[in-house]
Amino acid sequence: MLTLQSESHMLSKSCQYALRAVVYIAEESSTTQLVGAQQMAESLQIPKHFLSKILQQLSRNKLISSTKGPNGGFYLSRENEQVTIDRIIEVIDGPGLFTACVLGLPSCSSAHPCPLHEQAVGYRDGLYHKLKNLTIRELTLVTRLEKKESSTPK
Amino acid sequence: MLTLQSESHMLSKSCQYALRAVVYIAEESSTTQLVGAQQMAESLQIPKHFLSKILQQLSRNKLISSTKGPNGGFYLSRENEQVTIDRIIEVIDGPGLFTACVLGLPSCSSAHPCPLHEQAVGYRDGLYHKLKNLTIRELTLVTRLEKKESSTPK
DNA sequence: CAAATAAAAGATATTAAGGTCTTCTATACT
DNA sequence: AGTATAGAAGACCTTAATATCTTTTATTTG
Ligand code: FES
Ligand code: FES
Repeated sequence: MLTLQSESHMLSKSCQYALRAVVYIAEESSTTQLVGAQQMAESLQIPKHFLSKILQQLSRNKLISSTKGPNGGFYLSRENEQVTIDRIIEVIDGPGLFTACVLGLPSCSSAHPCPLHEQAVGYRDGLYHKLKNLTIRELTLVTRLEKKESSTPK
Repeated sequence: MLTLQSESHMLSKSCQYALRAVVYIAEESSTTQLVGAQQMAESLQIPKHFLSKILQQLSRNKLISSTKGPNGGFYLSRENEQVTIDRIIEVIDGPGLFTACVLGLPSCSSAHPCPLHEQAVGYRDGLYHKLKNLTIRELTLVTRLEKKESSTPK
């Protein structure tokens, strides 16, 4: 039998894990208390070794920071906190998600638009613009705000 | 070595092919002149047998029509022309693209939003509503209009 | 310096997406 | 009816994404 039901998502699983991990680091770590891959994997329900590789990728690209040895782990430096979300997507899923044609045509421009160009581009560019101006730090602030709002006292 | 650069696109390749094929059928076929999978594969630069499977999937789901035998091929019935784009995406890539959380969390709702929910949902839903109200016929009309506009006489 | 710890690195395995090939079946035309 | 045509169906293969496991390296602490 043939499946052909790809259950495609906008971001790869690696990228989803990366974003969730970065948010976790931002929330749970500080300069004094680092957060380990082990703990992170358990809390976020992500395969440990797979997560490790993703974290290494982010670390190599200076989007997060890490130290080895006992009490080692991952954390965000001042610079890391200013990293924007689009950078994380770019490093893990590659560029192209926000520039490639949705129909996979070799180029995407309003000069040579595919039938879906007009419909898609607004969505794509809008989100891209937001993510390009959204830092890791800001993202966690938003989250905390939302949590506060949702815990409405009766 | 490890790649970890997934080049993720919003739609699967199968789905991109499906959409391009449907547009092609809408433009090139009529009730008198059907369009064959062979010809379509060559024109659109899509692997023939792979395209066939996709067309069969669409045909089984009544999104396009076909007849076998000599001078057979694919075409759009009156009903097919009223099929909306979101249906094609749904049949090939499954539901979920427009309902699932971008970070892959088990549910997506404003009651339990992920950190990116607010950013993502507006655009996602916006595109979804457009595609839900965009028929195959309308899509080709838009394309023809764009072509006319771009061929500006000097 | 020795032991313990935790990330880095990379080899290997599994699964799903993407792609190819062969056989079968319906239709048209002579 | 017989043959050619073109889609339908399904087996099979390849590649890339995802996941696991093992070894190495850096760092802390006693
Ligand atoms: S050309 Fe297809 S989305 Fe721009
Ligand atoms: S909860 Fe993540 S996008 Fe809605």
